[in-house]
Amino acid sequence: MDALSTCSVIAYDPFMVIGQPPARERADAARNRARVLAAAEELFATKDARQVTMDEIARAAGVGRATLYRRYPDPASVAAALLDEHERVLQEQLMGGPPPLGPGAPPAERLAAFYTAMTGLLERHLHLALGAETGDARFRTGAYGFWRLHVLALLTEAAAPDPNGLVEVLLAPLAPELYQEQRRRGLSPHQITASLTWLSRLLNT
Amino acid sequence: MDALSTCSVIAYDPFMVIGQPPARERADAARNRARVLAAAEELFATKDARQVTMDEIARAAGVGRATLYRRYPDPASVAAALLDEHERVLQEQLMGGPPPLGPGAPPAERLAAFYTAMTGLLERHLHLALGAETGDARFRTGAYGFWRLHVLALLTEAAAPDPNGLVEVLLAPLAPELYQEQRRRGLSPHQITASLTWLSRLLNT
DNA sequence: CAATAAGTGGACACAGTGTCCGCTAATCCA
DNA sequence: TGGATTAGCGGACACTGTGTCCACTTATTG
Repeated sequence: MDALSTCSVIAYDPFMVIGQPPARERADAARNRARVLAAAEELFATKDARQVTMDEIARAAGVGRATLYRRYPDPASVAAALLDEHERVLQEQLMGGPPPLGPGAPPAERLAAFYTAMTGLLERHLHLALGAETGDARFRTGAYGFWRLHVLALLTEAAAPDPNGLVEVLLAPLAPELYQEQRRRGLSPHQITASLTWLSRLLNT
Repeated sequence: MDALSTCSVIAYDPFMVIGQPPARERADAARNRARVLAAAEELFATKDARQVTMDEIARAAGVGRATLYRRYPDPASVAAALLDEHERVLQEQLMGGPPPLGPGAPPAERLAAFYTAMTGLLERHLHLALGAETGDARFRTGAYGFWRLHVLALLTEAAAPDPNGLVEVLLAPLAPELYQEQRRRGLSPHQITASLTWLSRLLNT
């Protein structure tokens, strides 16, 4: 069994707090949650995600400020909740999907497949990624911990020297700001995945 | 002659604005500039650089807010001005210093030397780097443009496929937040440079 | 030693934050 | 079904930081 199976993915959700049986969410609470997420999705897509404020989200959702704060401590958490759904799909494919994304292919190929999948995710949901995983908040995300364990396992399997030193280096080019910058400079998604695939050769030694 | 020699390094300094002959800085202005820089250096080193405010810098320097805004639009610019001095030294070595940092060594070795020099810079001035080059502000720095041209030249010389696609990727692991994260996880500066040196092998194809 | 304008800094209007607390209404149970 | 309970709501508040304006100060120049 994979080491990843022991990694719990952290999402900002009041009902995932350990030891707190849901007890069931009230109907109006659920409705407001949906409103908030829908309004936020719209906002993040429309304007620069890093400038979206709590105030704005609350207003757009037609909800009081305190109601919003009840669930999410800041705009990044809202974006993270929205991203989480998409990331979870990839996480499952990495653990149990068909190779080369899932287990069964050589490490270099799996890394390249992972890179390709991640750039796909970034291309589709860049606004959310910029809102959620910018700067050093990125390292504190549950998702980052997952990617990290995955790549760490690949490095170890490939018998790379000092996997712990290399993990962060190999994950660095997946920073949302970097992807944005590359796109801004006119690189196509395909060009970016090609570069990352080339980088994956490192594991072939 | 190196392509780098055509790259102007942008620092936030009112007297570097194109077409504005200095005319000479007034004595009190110079004194306040020094006060601001000294106070800021202290502040950035003391607390989390990303939380230093203009208000705080002005107060610490014993200077009015408007005086501070006259020269620097935000705290990042102050940090950039402080960093600039140190970065300039490295820039000169890259252009005209002895190999492998300067011209004359094979690209892979020059890249490794560059990585080592940069991590040295980060280790010594991480607080300033975090204050100046965090998130996507990093890409807008004059210094980044310089590093980018340097690495681009090395990639081209090494006949790498699609240098434009690879530059940002190779510069990604030098993001200050990343260095901070690696150090936080217990990696030594030496471990980090070793990993980056290993990465430089890519140019050896 | 005046004239000049570069330089200064207090004050202001504004935007966003995070929390408190009285009220509303969904849920539960008799 | 209808009253009690309490989760959930949201307006209001105090606070911090921003960026700009403008009347005052003072270094410089002839």
